[in-house]
Amino acid sequence: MSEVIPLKILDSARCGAKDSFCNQCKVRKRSFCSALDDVEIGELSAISSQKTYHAGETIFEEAAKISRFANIIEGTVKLSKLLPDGRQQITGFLFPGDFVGKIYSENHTTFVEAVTKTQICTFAQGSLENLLERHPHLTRRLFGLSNQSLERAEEWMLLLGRKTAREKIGSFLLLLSQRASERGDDPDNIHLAMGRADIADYLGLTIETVSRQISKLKTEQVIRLGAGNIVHLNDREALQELAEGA
Amino acid sequence: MSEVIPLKILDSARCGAKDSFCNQCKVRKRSFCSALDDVEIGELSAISSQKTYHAGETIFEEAAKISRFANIIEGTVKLSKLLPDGRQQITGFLFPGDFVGKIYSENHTTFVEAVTKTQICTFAQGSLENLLERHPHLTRRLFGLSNQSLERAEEWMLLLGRKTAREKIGSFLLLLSQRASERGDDPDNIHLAMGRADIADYLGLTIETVSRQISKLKTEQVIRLGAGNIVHLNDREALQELAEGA
DNA sequence: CGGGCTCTTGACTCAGCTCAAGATTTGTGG
DNA sequence: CCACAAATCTTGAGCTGAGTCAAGAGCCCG
Repeated sequence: MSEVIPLKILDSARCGAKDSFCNQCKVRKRSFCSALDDVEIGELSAISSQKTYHAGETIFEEAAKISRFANIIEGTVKLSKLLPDGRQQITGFLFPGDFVGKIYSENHTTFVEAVTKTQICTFAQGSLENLLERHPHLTRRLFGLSNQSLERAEEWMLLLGRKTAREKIGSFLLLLSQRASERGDDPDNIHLAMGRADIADYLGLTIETVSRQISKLKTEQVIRLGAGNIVHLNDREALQELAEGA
Repeated sequence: MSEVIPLKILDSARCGAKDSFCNQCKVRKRSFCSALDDVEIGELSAISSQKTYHAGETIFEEAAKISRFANIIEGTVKLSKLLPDGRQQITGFLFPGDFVGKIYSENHTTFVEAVTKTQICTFAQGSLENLLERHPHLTRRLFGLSNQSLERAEEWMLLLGRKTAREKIGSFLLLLSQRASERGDDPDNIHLAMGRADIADYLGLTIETVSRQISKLKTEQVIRLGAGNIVHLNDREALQELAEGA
């Protein structure tokens, strides 16, 4: 979180300028914006604005009317759904470069909340959808991302409905590792930005079960816990087998 | 299933003709094709062809390269994912009017299998994606359907991760009822096209638990089981409360 | 009308939950 | 930099909802 660009600098770099903020954005190459070239990106810059949230702050309310989309620049975000009595299911975690929102939809369908201090780049719904009309390849890119979200959701349904607690923890660690590697981070020393409660709500478990399973993997030397919520994956092979019930 | 149009008639009505098959298609108004007017639909007709599958037949293999998309005309279809040891999770059921396939994706991500005798209308990937370039409103429609799938997946993650067996069965019956009503069928007398095993694999339960919970609802007079796998919803209110844990 | 399904029901087991302490980490003010 | 309160995490003991195993009841369909 120490690398979050202070808001002041962001504000002075507000988009719309020829020399757009986007061109020096640290997630430019990884996010949906990479579908636009250096000239086209100016149009996106022109309709974007940045915002920072503290850990725990709500970014979008569940069922709220969609008015803006967002791109995560820095931080970790969770998407969740609630039952009337307070039971929670986290449907996904988002990381830098990830897109938030459903194109051509009326309403949000999940809570969107900052897990850590988070910096996002937002676009008004109309402006972005208007931009899509003129750039079919951008539409295709966002359609692709939407499909990717669906694939991840399907994979998670398999986990929630059919995997054991041990398999769930294994799968979770591998997912974080894979996503870290996509971002260019070290896949063997992963940072757990979220607490046990969020992990439990993501895996359909209780915090006690999460804690016990992690302790067990530690005892078995499959993982090692370091300072600053770092998990070292000692034995990726073992983790992979365990995640699918071998 | 008695209303399935015999293949012979279908073949003679093959699309491409001015007076397209689509214009007399029984799911025309409900499926993605409704985004096209009576002239435009001719283009879709020209690239479509029909096919029938028997119960249990595979329509698309998991992880297979996408070469065709499909629209369900008649029957019930299941989407599922498997673990190496055979555990199965059904990620969704599809009904007449539903679209199958991920636009702008490389591969399928689930098995697609006929639950009952099923009739589909298929389109070659390239042809349909080509059509999308010329009809942005069709793209928007399919994007909307993709979002709807994602919303349903999120809802199901909440069910799989956080609901009790009783709540799961209640939610399942209400889902079938809602989908039946969208199709213009009676929402209070729903047809269970799938067996207990498929219900169990959809809800993350065992067949015994599914059977016990259904029996319990029957004893409590919330539902009544009729001939031909019909479930009568006697008390929709009770079902609704029970589905969310009231 | 009989063989092979699927579905139901019962008895028992167990993975993961609940409840309850402690231990560790984090944040805060002096 | 330390003390100490609050929050989070770990661990233990016992419980329970759903799973497993097993037997019997319906119900197609030839």
